[in-house]
Amino acid sequence: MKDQQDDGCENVHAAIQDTLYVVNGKWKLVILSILVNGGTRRFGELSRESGISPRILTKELQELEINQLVKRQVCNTKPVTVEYSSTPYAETLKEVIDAMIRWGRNHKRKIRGQ
Amino acid sequence: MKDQQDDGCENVHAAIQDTLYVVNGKWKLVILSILVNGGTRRFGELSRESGISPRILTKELQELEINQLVKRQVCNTKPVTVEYSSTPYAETLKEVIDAMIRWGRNHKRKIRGQ
DNA sequence: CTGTATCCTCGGGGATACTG
DNA sequence: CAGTATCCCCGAGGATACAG
Repeated sequence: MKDQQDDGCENVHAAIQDTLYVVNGKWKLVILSILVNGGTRRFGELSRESGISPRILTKELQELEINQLVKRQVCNTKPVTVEYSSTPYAETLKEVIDAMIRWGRNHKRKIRGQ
Repeated sequence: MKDQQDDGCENVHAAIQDTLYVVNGKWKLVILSILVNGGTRRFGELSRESGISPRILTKELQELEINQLVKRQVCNTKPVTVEYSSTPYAETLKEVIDAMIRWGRNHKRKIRGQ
């Protein structure tokens, strides 16, 4: 049974790259941070809050949906509305997201103070 | 004292983006994971282990050095050699790196099993 | 061995206008 | 309101060859 921990080093790269592949680009982690930490949002809300243009936002959300990280819910309202929320699986990314939030904040304090 | 937790949501995006800005691209986190978890490496070793071409590797390492995440050490050997290692500041990224490694592994297991 | 120099490709990502 | 359709641009990143 060496499968379990023979990674002195090798598949570490692969693991990182697998993660990067799923949350690639400038926006996916931003979107996920909103949904995971802030709850459900409508399409327009996400667009305004994040500053992502509709075209890109659609694309990012579709990719996230494919990877089962967001759920798309269409509502029967007069002008149709759509709600996006994070899935349980996205919660497993919270560790990554929160670590990045913490580091980003700390980093900003650091570069400001030097 | 609202500075501490008035981020109902807003600067969360900024924090994520700050982090993404520093570790942008396909390679920086891979390189850091090698140096942080695996210790000092020579230029050629990094290139071979990661599969990054010289030109890109140089660029990435320089950017990481600018952000004080790696240290470059030139050695007085016959054909000059250079050693790269992670800085103490890079250790603060370990939390992010390890979270991504864990998630990547878990994710691979998940997609394989479905 | 550690880089630089050149060249090239490809697609991420933005702007804007339009549709159901 | 929630997307699509077009158009466009720039730069990340790869290949290869060369230099100190």
